[in-house]
Amino acid sequence: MAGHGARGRSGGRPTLEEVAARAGVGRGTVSRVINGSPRVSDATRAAVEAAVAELGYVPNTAARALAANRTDAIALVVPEPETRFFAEPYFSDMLKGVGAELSDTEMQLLLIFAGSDRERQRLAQYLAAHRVDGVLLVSVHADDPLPDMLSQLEIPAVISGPRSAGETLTSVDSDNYGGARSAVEHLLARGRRRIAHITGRMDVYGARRRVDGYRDALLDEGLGVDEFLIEQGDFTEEGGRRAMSRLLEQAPDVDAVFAASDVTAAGARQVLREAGRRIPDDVALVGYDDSAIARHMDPPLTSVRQPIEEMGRAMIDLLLTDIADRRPAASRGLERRHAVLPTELVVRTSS
Amino acid sequence: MAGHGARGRSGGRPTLEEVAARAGVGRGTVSRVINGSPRVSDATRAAVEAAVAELGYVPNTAARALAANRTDAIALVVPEPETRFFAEPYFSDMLKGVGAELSDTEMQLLLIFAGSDRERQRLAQYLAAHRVDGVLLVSVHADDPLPDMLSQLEIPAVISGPRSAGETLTSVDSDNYGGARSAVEHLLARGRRRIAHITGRMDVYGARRRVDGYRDALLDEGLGVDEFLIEQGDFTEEGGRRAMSRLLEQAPDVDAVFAASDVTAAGARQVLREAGRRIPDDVALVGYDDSAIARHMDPPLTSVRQPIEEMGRAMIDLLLTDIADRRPAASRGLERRHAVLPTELVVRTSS
DNA sequence: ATCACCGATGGGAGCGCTCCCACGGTACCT
DNA sequence: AGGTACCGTGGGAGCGCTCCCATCGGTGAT
Repeated sequence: MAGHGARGRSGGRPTLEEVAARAGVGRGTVSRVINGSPRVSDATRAAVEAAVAELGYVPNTAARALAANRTDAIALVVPEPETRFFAEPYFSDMLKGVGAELSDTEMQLLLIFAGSDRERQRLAQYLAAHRVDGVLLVSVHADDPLPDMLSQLEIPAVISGPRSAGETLTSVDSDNYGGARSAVEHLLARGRRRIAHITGRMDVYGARRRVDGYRDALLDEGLGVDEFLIEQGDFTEEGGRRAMSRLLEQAPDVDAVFAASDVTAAGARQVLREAGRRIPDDVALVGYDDSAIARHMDPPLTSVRQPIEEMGRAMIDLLLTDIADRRPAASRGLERRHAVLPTELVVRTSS
Repeated sequence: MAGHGARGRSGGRPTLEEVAARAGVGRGTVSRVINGSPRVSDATRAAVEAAVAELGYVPNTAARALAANRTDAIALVVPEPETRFFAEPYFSDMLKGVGAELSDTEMQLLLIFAGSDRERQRLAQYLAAHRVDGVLLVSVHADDPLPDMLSQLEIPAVISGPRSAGETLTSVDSDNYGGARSAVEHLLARGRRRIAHITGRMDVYGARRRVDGYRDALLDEGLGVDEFLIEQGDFTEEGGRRAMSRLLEQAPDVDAVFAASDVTAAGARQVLREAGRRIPDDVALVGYDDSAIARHMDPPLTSVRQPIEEMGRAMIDLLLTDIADRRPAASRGLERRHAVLPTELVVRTSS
C-alpha cells in the first residue's frame, strides 16, 4: 500500500535529504512541498512529488515533532474507569463524532483513561511532557483539578459540558435550557398543568440549566412555579425513586413529571406504578438523554435527545482552531468560545 | 502534581543540559540516571535526581524518539468498526488486561480502529511511518494482509488467535483444543454417548482446534467419531439453527451438543426446543466463550471460558520482549513464540 | 536602462536527546 | 614499580526535520 518498493540505498527509511537529492532540489523545498506550502512552483512540486513516490518517503514524526515543537496528536481524556467507558453509549457516540471529524486530518487521537489515582498520576506526567497538542475533556466533575492543570501548562483544551456559565476553557454543550423548555412545552401542549421536575445533581451546570428551562417554560405560559413541584435528584435511578416519593406526598395532584435523565425517569416510573398511577393516563413522563433505557421502557419514554456525535465533531473543530492559534483559551481573554448544540425532543407514548 | 514550580530560566521546559548544569555533571550522566543505567555512582545519581526534582524536568519525548529511534508506544489494532468494539465484551476484557500489564511501563497504548478501507489506508501510512514500536493484533481474519505488512516493515507484533499452526508472528491463544476436550469429557462423564459438535467457521484456526479436541476426547474414550454428528456452523446464531436442524435429521438419537460458541448454542437451543427436546433432559448443551448470553440463557448454559484478560497481559509480555530484542518474530527463525492459556469449563444447568 | 521589489529556492542553525568513544582514576595483578 | 582492567564520567556527533535568512533572477515602475 505505502512504500513503492525502492528504498534509500542504506536499507533504512529515506530522509528528506535523499528525496531532495533525487528531485534535484534543496531540503527546504521538499519540506515546503510536504507541508503544502504555496510558495513552490508547479514544476518543482511535481518533481518532488515524483521523488517522494519513487522512494516511498514517509516523514519521520519524531524529527518533525522535535523541530516544530508539536506532536500532531490530541488526547481524549476520560476521567472514568474503563468499565464505564464501555458501558455508556455516550462515550461511543462521542468517539464516533471525534473520529469522523479527525479522519481527514493528520492528527492522531489518543484515548486516555484517568479513573484511578494511579492513572491520573500518569496523565499528569503525560501532559507535563507535552505529549499532545491539545486535550478533549469529557464528563469532568466540578472540582476536578484537570482543567486548571491544562491552563497552567498552556495546553489547548475543549471541555464538553462547561462547569459553569463562566467556563474558562473553550466548551461544547448541548442546549440544556432549550431541551428542558421543549420537554415542558410539550407537556403543556398536551394539557398538563401540574408539571413536576426531578432535577439532576445541582453541582452540574447542565442540570441547573435544565431547571432554568423548566421554570421559564412555565412562566412564559403564565403559570407560576410551584416549588413543591421541584425535587432534587442526582441522575440516578434511586434518586428518581426518592424524589418521586416526596413529590407524590407534597403534590399529589401532579399530572406530569419531567426528569433530568432517563435513568431518573425509570426510578420515578417505578414509584408511580407502585402508587397506582398510570402512565401516561394519570401522569405523563419525560426523560432526558434518549438512551436505550428510554426506548425499552414500558411504556416507551419521551425523552430529550442530545446530539452527542455532533458535539464530538464540534469539540474537534474548536480544538483544532485553538491549536492552530497556538494559545489556550484561558489566555484568549474575553473571546472565549462556547458552542451550544440544539437538542431534539423524541416523543413516545409516555407523554 | 508534576513540576515543582521552578522552571528553566527561559520560561520553557528545562532540558537535559540544564539539569546537568544544575547538578554539576555532564549531559551523559543525567541521561544515564534518567534511563536507569547502573553505571552511575550513588552520590551522582542523588545529585541528579535532586536537580531533576527542583527543575521539574520531564524528558522531551520527541527528542528521545528521534535520537533513540523508538517511540515508546505500541498500538492495539482492531480491524473492526468501532461499533463492534464497544458491543463485544471481548475487547473490553482484552483492553483491561493490556492496560494492567502496561501500567508499570513507560509504554503508551494507542487504540487504532481499522474497520473501513479508509481507516486501513491510514493505518498502513501510520505503520510505514514507524510511529509505534510494536503492534497488538486482535480478531484478524485469515486473509488479512496486515500481518504480512508488519513483517515486511519489521515491526514486532503479537497476534491473538494464530491464523494457523505455522503462525509466523508471535502469538497468544487460549487452549481451544483443551477447551473442547474438557467440554466433551464433561458430557461423557454425564453419561452422554451421542455427542454432536457444531463447529465454527473452519477458516478460523481456533475452530479447527476445537474440532480436534472434540474428536480426540471421543477417541480416547474408546468411542468412534460419527461424522454425521459433526455439522459445520459459522459462530452465528443462524448457523447454529441450521446445523442443529441437519443434526436432528441425520442423527435423531443425539443426546448432547457441543457448540463452538454460545451464540451458536443459542441457535441450536431454539431448534431443539421447537423439536420438543428438553434441555438438559433429552439433550445436553455446551457452548463456548462464557459470554453474557450463556449466563442469561434458559436454562443457563454450560460454557468454556477463555481467559481474555490474561491473554491481553500475555500479549504485552511477549510484545515487550520482542521489542527489547529489537527484531520481529519473523526474523527469529525457529524460536517463534506462542503462548497458549488454559480455558475453564463453567458448568451450568444446560448439561 | 535602472532600481526597488517579490517569488522561488538553498542550506545553516538548531530542536533535545542518545550513543559511543575517550579520558582520568582506582584497584588489582605480576 | 609497571601493567592491565575496569568504573564513572564528559562531551562530540549525529538523529531528520522545520525555521528562517540570504540569494538569485525576473518584473514592473520610474
